[in-house]
Amino acid sequence: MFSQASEYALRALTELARYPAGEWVLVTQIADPLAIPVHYLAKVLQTLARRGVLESQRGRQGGFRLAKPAWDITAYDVVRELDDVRSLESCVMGEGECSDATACPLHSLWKNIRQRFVTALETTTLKDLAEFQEHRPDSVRLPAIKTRGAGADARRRRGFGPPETG
Amino acid sequence: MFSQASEYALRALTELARYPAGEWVLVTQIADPLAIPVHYLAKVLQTLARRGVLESQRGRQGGFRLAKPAWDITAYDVVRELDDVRSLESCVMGEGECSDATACPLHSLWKNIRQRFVTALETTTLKDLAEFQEHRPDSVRLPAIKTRGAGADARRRRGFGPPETG
DNA sequence: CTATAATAGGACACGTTTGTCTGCTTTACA
DNA sequence: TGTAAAGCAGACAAACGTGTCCTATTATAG
Repeated sequence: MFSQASEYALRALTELARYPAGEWVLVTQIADPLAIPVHYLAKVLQTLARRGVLESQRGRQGGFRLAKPAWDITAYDVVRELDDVRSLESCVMGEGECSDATACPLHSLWKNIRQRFVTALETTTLKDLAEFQEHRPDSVRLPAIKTRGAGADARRRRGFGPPETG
Repeated sequence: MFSQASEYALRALTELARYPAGEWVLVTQIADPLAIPVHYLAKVLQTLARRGVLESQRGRQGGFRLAKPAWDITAYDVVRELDDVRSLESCVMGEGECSDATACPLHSLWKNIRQRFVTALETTTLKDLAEFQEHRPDSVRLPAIKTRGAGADARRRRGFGPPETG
């Protein structure tokens, strides 16, 4: 459905929304638990930073964070910046002109379904996604996230350690 | 939504369904009025012929035709042969495991919408699509199709002539 | 001031899709 | 039997998405 980049972004920003607001989060902190190629995700996040969805901070203690509260960013906000949303709004059969007036055979069908989908994406926030993940039954793959504390704790997280489900 | 190939195929087979059943139709007869690259469409139609959706006939008086009556071929039958339909059935967020049991945050939403879409594609036949095109108000772009008559008539159609709305 | 840690960004590789072109094969008809 | 008309098949190229890698830049800690 979505491009690989959008799928990564949705998962990554959902993960990002699980961290305390305002905290800078490393790319590896996001990419590692989700098993997403680190460098590739970095590019995706850089794009989202340029588009104003994220904020980035270079150098030590840097990282990425949401530019707005998690409940103010919708799934649609994320996808829109990475995928060509016009393809969702354009004709299913690829006709150049396909408005309500000059509709292709599948126009009204597609319009209806597309509208339901887009509306759902527009009303689903990162907060919703993050909370859903927190309450998933198979929470093994989603260890609880703590604030990046002083020194030792943060350094330990960097490696690919055990889930430490505590 | 669909690949370019699938979009071309849907439009081409809709056009094909407007011809008398059993008649061999040239690729150019389909590609020209729809403004689709001829050679590329030929490849797509060849694929559909190998998959049993179409029949092809080489040599003089050859061409393509539907392998079954137009009301026995659905839009889904066409798309299925060209696009990876599994991408419709896989997780929206790209998670490896995303079944009903271990659902991602958007799983149930997507499942519902996808099901409606697929069902619609499965119940929409080429006959439906063709008849819709026949009754479109802007029928200028869709001149009525006559049987490939003897000589002159067929030869005149080959060029990119005026719409001849008659 | 310097070393380190982190993002930023560009170059590159690879596969797939889209599209073009050319020659080959098959068939009907004169 | 020859020729023209048609699909068939493969090489090729351009564009794009995906992914890796390397270097530059920047901020912080010491």
